[in-house]
Amino acid sequence: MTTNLNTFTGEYSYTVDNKGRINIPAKFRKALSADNEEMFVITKGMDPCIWVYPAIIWKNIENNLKSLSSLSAINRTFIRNTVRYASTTTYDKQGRIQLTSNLIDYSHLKKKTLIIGMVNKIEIWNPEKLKEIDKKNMKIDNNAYDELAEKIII
Amino acid sequence: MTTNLNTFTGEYSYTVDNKGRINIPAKFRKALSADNEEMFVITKGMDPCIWVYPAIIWKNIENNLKSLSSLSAINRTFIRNTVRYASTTTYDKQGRIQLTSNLIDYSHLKKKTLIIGMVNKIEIWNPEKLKEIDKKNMKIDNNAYDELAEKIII
DNA sequence: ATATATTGTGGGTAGTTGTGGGTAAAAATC
DNA sequence: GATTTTTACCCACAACTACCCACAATATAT
Repeated sequence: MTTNLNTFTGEYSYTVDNKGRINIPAKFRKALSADNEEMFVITKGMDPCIWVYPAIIWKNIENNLKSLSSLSAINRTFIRNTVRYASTTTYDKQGRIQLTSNLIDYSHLKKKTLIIGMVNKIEIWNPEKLKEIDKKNMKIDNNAYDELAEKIII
Repeated sequence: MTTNLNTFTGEYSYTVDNKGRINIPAKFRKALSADNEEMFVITKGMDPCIWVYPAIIWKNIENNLKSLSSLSAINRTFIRNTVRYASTTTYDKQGRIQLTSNLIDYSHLKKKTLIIGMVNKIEIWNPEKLKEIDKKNMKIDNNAYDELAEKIII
């Protein structure tokens, strides 16, 4: 094994079956470190797609959330919005995870999907939707990229 | 068992029956650690919803409250509003807990409800009410919210 | 090129889960 | 003390889910 654990790259075409299951690419499953115990956490992405985290990465997020006091209304709202659509799933013998209808609706998933490695998480897209968003983002401010350039060397 | 104990995530639709009982999602019951002895504490949330704590987590809160000085008006208010309506319940063979009419009134629960995992506790909502609150929260202090997001979301 | 193993997709079945309701014990009211 | 109301516990059933197997397509090895 050579690649970094819990690190995902590349793009794959997969299908959602009529039970709402989707296969996680074998490469991604192999990239999961053992302490995840074959578990992912799926949740709502910031774009109209599904985010898939390795369980232990998500656990960090949960622990951070636990440190927020519920006395503050902003904290409550933030926790609710973050956690509301999250659920832990194990993949079955065939390597598939079960999606929730909430998330399928939110990301407008039909049969054909695109699974994209996003370094520390995975995104599941309706290809049409992604094309839309891409088009919108072409108009992105170049200044924003310049700002990024100062932080990241590629 | 693999997932974090006493940790709850996700959103589920459930119904309150005409005896005031509501099912706790199987996932949540399984997340309860054994030392809770199948007990939850239900109480008034700070939003118009019901808060459900694992019994041992609630015990911690009680202990923390003991250490709070009653000099502060906020402390007094919080203690009064939260503790006052708290009651311990065990779930029955079907996994349901019995709600009190006080709490049902307070949270405007009708038949259809939304149960939301909030990491270390559970919220029970009237879906309409939640929508209202969500709308109100759109006007929330965005800077504070974004700050949280940057700190916590990966 | 052929054989073998792995991976992706579909579907059936048994067990679990959510919901409604019944009955007996306990509590409250008269 | 008798009657009504409430609570706790039990059973029943429909809907759903997790688990299993099958097979085709792809990749790997011989």
